[in-house]
Amino acid sequence: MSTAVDIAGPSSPDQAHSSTKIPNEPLRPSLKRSSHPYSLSHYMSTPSSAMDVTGLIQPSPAQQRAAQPAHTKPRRAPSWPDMWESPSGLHLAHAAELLMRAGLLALTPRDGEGGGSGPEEEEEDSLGCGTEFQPFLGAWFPFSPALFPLAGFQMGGGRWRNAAMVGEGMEGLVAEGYSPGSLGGGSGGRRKRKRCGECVPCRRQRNCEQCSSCRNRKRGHQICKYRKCEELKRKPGGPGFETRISRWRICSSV
DNA sequence: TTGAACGTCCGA
DNA sequence: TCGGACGTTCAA
Repeated sequence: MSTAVDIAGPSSPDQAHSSTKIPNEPLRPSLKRSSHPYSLSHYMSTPSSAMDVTGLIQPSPAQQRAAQPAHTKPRRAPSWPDMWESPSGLHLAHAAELLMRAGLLALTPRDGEGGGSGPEEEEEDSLGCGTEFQPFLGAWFPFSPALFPLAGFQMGGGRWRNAAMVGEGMEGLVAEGYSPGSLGGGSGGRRKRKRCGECVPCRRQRNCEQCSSCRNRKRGHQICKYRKCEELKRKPGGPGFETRISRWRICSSV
């Protein structure tokens, strides 16, 4: 039995296909996938509505055994079954939303406990430049950190932050693939955004070879539809883009 | 230089 | 509104 799950399109057409030109490796080393005990078919056959949030928080004994061998120290979160194989990743987004609603993911204001990467992060004002969340899940958190971009969270200053709140700031803009330089109005030229590398499509390692983008790669110049970064799918700039830039400038000038 | 892929235009 | 085509940018 193989623990490696092939990240493919909904019909998994590439079980026997793989691009010889397009690198199959994730964009970042941190994206290397950890082994997990579940297969793609497991998640494909598991409706979202059946996903019990409490089960996510407190895996069943069988899940714990599968994810945490007895001889290993419970150093970090058990490897929660990798639901990234879901074509849409809605399991994770749904679960995260449920957690938010249940209060298991709480938005907590900064209390100056430190941990920030720099003095500017200690600053906080009415613009909400420094709000962050912390999970109330005890010693470990059952989600892969890669979940958070799906659920609207973004990494900033070594912490995951809620995009709805810090999306007003630089973190959100950078998370969308914009470089600080391109935001500063310096070059002013068209800049290509980069894949986030953490969303479900980005984590796919193979092209489906069946979508229009794959079929028309030579002429279409497009990445496989199932590998298209969720961030890049969003409209460049998006709603409130200018406001976010101006707010970031205010924050960064404090 | 080449290939991958984002941004944009335009037709259906 | 969506998808295809192409120009362009970027990295190897």
